[in-house]
Amino acid sequence: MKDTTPIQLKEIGLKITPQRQAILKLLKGNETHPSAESIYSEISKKFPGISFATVYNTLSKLIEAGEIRELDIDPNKRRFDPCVAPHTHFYCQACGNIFDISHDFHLPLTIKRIDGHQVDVVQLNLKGVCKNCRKIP
Amino acid sequence: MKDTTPIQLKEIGLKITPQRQAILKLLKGNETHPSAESIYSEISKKFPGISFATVYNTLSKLIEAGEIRELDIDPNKRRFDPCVAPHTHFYCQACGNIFDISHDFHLPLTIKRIDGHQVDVVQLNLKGVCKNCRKIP
DNA sequence: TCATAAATTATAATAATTATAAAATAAGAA
DNA sequence: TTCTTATTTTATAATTATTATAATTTATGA
Repeated sequence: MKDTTPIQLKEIGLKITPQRQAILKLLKGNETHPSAESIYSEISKKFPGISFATVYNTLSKLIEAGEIRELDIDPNKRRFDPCVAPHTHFYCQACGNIFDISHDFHLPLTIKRIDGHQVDVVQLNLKGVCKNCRKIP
Repeated sequence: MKDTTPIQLKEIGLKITPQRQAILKLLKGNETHPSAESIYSEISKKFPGISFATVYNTLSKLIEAGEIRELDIDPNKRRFDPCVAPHTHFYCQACGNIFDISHDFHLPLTIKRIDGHQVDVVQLNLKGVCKNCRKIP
């Protein structure tokens, strides 16, 4: 899902720094569900000095502010999605890529309580072999 | 979901070792969705010499054989479920416990293809604050 | 311009998992 | 039962992702 809603750092109480602006620019409309590592290496091209801590810190603050989401789908690392609207993801166990699935599975997105537990997040994950990897035997 | 189906090591081409038997015994009917660490420390009581590699190796083989499932719900570690029948899980972001949810969300469990991708796994994850943690302010 | 809280960096530490190689063992054959 | 061999286990080191720490730098508002 492409989400190009601009994130206003100031409005979520964060200082505007060039590093953060670069991270936001990279995230905006990004549909690759990047990991911290891929964000770091991309940003490094423009900011050779940026540190991993900055990437993780910024991502944590953005999650806290509800501006991005973290996905629990890649067993190896954290993956981030700038699109916070609920939608299904497909994880390819061959290449590790994550694809957005726009098909509506009619999930109970408004459920607030189940078995006495308070529900804050609902995510449907599909896993298998993606379109591209299926071609390669 | 309690699954007490006995796992026959021999039938899945694995040698019967005391360590593996202990791991299987611990897994059978276990509804706590243990991590490798919790399995290791539990087994260590009976087998003080067991190594982490054995735990991970055994779990990998059991997953390969389709005898247990791995959950993508705990952002910090791998969690395992001896019950392979599809069902929903709830992860408590406060205590880290995972609960089985028996409510039927009518998931498309038989879907084999979507957007050209081959679907092998469908999992619905709920996250929030569990029953017990809600009581404690 | 200044003061200050916040952010960034370099670095070290931690936690989970995987790899390696030597020693031990299960299991089938003799 | 003993032997043989492939498998398994163990000890250990290595790797990977992430988090913590503390010193330095910087954004921001006075």
